[in-house]
Amino acid sequence: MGAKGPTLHQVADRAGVSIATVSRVARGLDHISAETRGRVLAAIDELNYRPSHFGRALVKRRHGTLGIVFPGLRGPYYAEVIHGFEVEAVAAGMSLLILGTELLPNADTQVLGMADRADGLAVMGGTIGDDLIQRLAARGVPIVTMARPQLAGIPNARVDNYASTLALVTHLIQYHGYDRLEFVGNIMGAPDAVERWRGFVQAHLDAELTPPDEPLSSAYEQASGVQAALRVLDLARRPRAVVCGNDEIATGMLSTLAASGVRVPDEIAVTGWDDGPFARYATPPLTTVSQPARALGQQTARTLLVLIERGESIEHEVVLTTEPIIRASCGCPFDPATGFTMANGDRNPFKEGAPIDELIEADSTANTRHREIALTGG
Amino acid sequence: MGAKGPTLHQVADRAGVSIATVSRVARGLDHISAETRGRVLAAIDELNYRPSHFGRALVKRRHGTLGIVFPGLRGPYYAEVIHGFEVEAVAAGMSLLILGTELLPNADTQVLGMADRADGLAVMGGTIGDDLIQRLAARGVPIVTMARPQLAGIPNARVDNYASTLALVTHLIQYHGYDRLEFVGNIMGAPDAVERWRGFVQAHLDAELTPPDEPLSSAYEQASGVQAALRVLDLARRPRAVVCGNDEIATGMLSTLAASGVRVPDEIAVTGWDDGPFARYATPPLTTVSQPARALGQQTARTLLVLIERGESIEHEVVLTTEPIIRASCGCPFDPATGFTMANGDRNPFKEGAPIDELIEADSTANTRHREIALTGG
DNA sequence: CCGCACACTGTAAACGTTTACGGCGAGCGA
DNA sequence: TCGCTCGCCGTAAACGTTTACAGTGTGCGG
Repeated sequence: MGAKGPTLHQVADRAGVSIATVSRVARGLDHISAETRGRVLAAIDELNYRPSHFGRALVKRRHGTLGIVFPGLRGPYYAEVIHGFEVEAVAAGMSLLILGTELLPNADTQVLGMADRADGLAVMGGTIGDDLIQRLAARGVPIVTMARPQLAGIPNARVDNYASTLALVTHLIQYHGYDRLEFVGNIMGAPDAVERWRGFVQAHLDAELTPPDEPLSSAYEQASGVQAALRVLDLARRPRAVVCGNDEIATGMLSTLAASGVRVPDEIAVTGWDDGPFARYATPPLTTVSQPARALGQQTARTLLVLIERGESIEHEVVLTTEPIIRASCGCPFDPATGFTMANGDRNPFKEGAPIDELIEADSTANTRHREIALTGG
Repeated sequence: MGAKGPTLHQVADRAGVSIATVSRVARGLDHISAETRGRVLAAIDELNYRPSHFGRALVKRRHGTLGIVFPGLRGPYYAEVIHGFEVEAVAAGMSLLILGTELLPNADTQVLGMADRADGLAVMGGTIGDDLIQRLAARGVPIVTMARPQLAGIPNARVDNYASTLALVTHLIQYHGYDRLEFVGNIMGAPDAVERWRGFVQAHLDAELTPPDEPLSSAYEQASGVQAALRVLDLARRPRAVVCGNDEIATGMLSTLAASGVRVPDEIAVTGWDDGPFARYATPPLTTVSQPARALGQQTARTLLVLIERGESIEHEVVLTTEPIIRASCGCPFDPATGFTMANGDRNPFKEGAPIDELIEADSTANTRHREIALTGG
């Protein structure tokens, strides 16, 4: 037990050759006589030799590892992003080092530590400060950011939060005629969220409505959603629709409203963001915005991979498209059996008022549907 | 960019000392004169020196890394387990190497590869074959299994699937009087699921009912839940209750039944497993079983850590308790506002028929509530 | 028969640490 | 003054690879 595995030397001794030869055979190089190769292979097999990652990494100066930094590990969104990232990483023969900074005060140290055990880093949204990111980049650590605005000189992958929120809220205002809405979510430290808020505000301006002064602040979990629902119910003037920063908030909102006897969407409409796994199965089925979380992870990994490959820093930016998924919680008629909004007539709900069925369901090929908006190689 | 950072040698040159001294200063060891230390520290700072993980790892023969292998990365359950694992890992100063074998055919190779870049491995349920696990253990790789039955000589952490399923189904049969039930889930390759099925069957036998011959096979996702629901509705004799293998299946089931005009729980009762984040907010709120997923991850990490520490193999087994969470989908009256099942009288629903409120809600301290059943240190 | 190309293999120097060991002063007791 | 201890620091040998370079032997053309 705990055997420290045989080394090149032991194999070499047993096969009666030098370590260089064993190394070559182990890596499957040419210019080895069939006979020698046989002997070495046999020795490798008998001793159960496996090349040491330590030795290899030291001389190649490569960890063979990609690092990814998240604010937290929970929630379907992060899971999906990580999954996409992981797929690309293993496809490239890299391992995945993961770090959730959660509420740890020493997050910066953790990230620093990760930086010198990975060949490159991907960092999510509002995880660590811009200064740290810049410092790492300056130190020569390949680093790419995701789910946040671009940082000068640092490759970035993100999702378009503004346009589809604008479209969604316009749908609520123009098509459904709702005139008083609330936005619930926490703007601070969540770059994605401020863009959503911006879209929310703009939709009001477009319709010559005055938006609320500020969002109803809330963390992005169900429990916070129920808190928010309680506050909404306490409002002097109840909103006609509540635009939630993500699906979890919307879910908490939905169930709390229902429990309070408020009919959704008849009295208050509710929307989410993410189109997570449960959105479709909520009651009523949740109108939300689908974002290509997995593709985001994949794009980030790919960018990081080429960044590492080149050694030099590159200018690279990817923006993936998102789209409103119209179900029932906004007030549209929706048939859960088919997954289609049931309405006839015009195809553009944002202008003329009729829901469009192309927008309805994110299918399994959703990732490929999200077009890459901008991509400037360095 | 891409600078290969300064080494001990460069710092030593600059400070006019030997590399040994720099190494000692860098690690904060004693027996260094204040003056020398100052010079070295200055040099370190000026050159922006950071010790190379490569060199360190090579001589210490330690990666400083824990590996964790999963069948997949998605779903709240896995996310929670990983999170627990990660918390313990970073607390011990270890990084987390993660691998989702998904559907990859070369999973074994991947795991092998991970084995020699981590100081120890944790592998989840039905991810890789028993033989591979044994082989790794024999090779001296610290390895612990989780969410599966114990393997001889290999530390294991799991959750009690049998008892609480038995309790839950007994509740359905004895308290609610349901006499015809179905179980939906996939037994194959999911060690946890077979235990749940076993509890399901036993509850029937205890009540002198004949259980169905086999589970309604289904993957553990919402989409599979809707498929299963469709099959349930097609059954010649509809069940009075459907026990689902996890919350996702139950969710798909719930929404599909509702969409088909079947009233839950009045016509068909539904239960889940996991008590995931959405269970409480489903319509109707889902009766399910709470398992301490995060604690499972933590326990596994801790076990792995001591296994690595000792070097020798240890005998260790942890079984965490689970508990039925009675909400409304089983037919109990439930007040979503308070989170309490509304019923009076007896405190044990499984024997006498009255729901018990202690069982009702898993709160944020849930993890600590789950007692460690067995723990035999080696 | 000589020399050269070529296929194969060995030698040794990296890669960047940690650490056992030894050297060198200074201080101090005898 | 001698010698011992002790604090400080340097030397050098690991750790397990990869790889430039040098060697060996064989075949073959001239």
